[in-house]
Amino acid sequence: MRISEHPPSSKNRSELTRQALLDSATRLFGKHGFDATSNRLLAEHAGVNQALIGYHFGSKEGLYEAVFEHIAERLSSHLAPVLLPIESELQALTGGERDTAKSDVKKRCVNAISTLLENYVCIINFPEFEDSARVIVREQLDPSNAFEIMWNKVMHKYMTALTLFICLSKGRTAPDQSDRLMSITLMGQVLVFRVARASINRHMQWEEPHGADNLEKIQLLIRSNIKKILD
Amino acid sequence: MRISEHPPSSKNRSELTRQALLDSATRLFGKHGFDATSNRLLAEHAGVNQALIGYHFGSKEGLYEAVFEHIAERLSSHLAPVLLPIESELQALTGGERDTAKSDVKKRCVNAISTLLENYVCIINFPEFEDSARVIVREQLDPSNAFEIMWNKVMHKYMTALTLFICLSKGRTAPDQSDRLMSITLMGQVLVFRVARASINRHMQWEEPHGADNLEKIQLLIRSNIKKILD
DNA sequence: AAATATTAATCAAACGATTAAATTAGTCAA
DNA sequence: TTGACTAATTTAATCGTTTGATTAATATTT
Repeated sequence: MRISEHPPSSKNRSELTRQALLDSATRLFGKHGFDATSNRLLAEHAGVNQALIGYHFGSKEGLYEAVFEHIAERLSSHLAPVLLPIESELQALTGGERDTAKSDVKKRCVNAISTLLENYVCIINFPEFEDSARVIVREQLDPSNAFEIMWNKVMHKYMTALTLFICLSKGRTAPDQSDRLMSITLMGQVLVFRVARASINRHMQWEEPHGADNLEKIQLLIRSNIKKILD
Repeated sequence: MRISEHPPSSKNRSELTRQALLDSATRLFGKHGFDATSNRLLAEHAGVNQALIGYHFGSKEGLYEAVFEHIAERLSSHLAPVLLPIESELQALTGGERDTAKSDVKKRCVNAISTLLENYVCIINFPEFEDSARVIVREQLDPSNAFEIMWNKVMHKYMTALTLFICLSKGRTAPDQSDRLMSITLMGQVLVFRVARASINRHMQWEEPHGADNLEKIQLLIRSNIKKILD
């Protein structure tokens, strides 16, 4: 009986190393920050030689930026199936339909916003995105080139959609500053669960990591708050 | 004519050095993080010799913890005049008065919560607290002993008061998990303006730092959201 | 004179980066 | 299938810097 897996080709070997380094870097950069993470620790954690950071990514900073490309792709592909119906809904509300009742528009907008933010709750709280979210937060505290990557590839589209729905829910068609401000306060209600986790675990008397029940409670509260704020 | 200022006594000289180091440390630790800030840069920024970090604070970590003691004191003394009437209001609502109308209780609670959060908006946005807020956020991403200081001296009292008002506004007297969760989402609406500033400046098309008009708009929106959520 | 505070110089350790040598994979003629 | 050649990848060792910490000498204050 033959082992079904191919023996690692050169391309596979290289890709495996890159992936191991990207994963370790996301974890360690997220947990401790760029400067607190040494190349040696990074390599040890990935199970590879530390010179391979230079070989595959040019430098430590190269690896850092590659982490953001990597995260941006993962987030995009996670958000794609969510954004697809959202954006067709957006087009239906802005262009296609003319005789939609006002109250119906508002209801559909609030629904869309809830969908967006509940998905954001997942990204913020799922263990698989935990490190990614931390890396992004750190980058925002002291932005470099890497922030551009994240903003252009993921955030911009998300924030724009959210803001547009808020605008539409108020019966207008062109978003203004108050809509954008509102979108930020809505995002904040979710983001806080990643950023202030140390305080939250104290305040809620949770032990990390909190489970699915807590996640559901958070989603319910967010949905309820959105409804109250926008209705 | 004599110079009116005292010549620096030894105590003054020592205290001046400590203050200069604490200020620089707050700024640089907040901006770039603990590990990205070297003792040499710290000392240069403070205009003192780098060996004085060891002399006055024992070590770099000693300075870091001293920064948190320092920040905790500054925040406490800034919050004291805010919390004083708030806590007497709290006592009035929980203990003293018996014949207060329900609608009146709710109104007073919402008012108290607005006061607390508007003050939080100031702390988050005032330039004089900017670095402090950043240091605290960084610490929450990877908590050490320093977080204990901040939680015990400032955050705990603030969060407890906020949660209790939320609970009272619902006509109950003992806060439960849903009240605590609500307090977190309220905090999040404000906190986001410090944490996600890079994204916000993009989204709002602001140039940093944003002025007093923006601050007022934020406060108005927060107050409006609180009212809608809690009514 | 004694205590306190500051300075310049130096320590070993850890840092990111780079090197030359070794190993592995892919290609192709025989 | 084999063996030889090339390219890609990995390894161990070392480079010059920078790090936090410490020292002994100096300056200041009491």
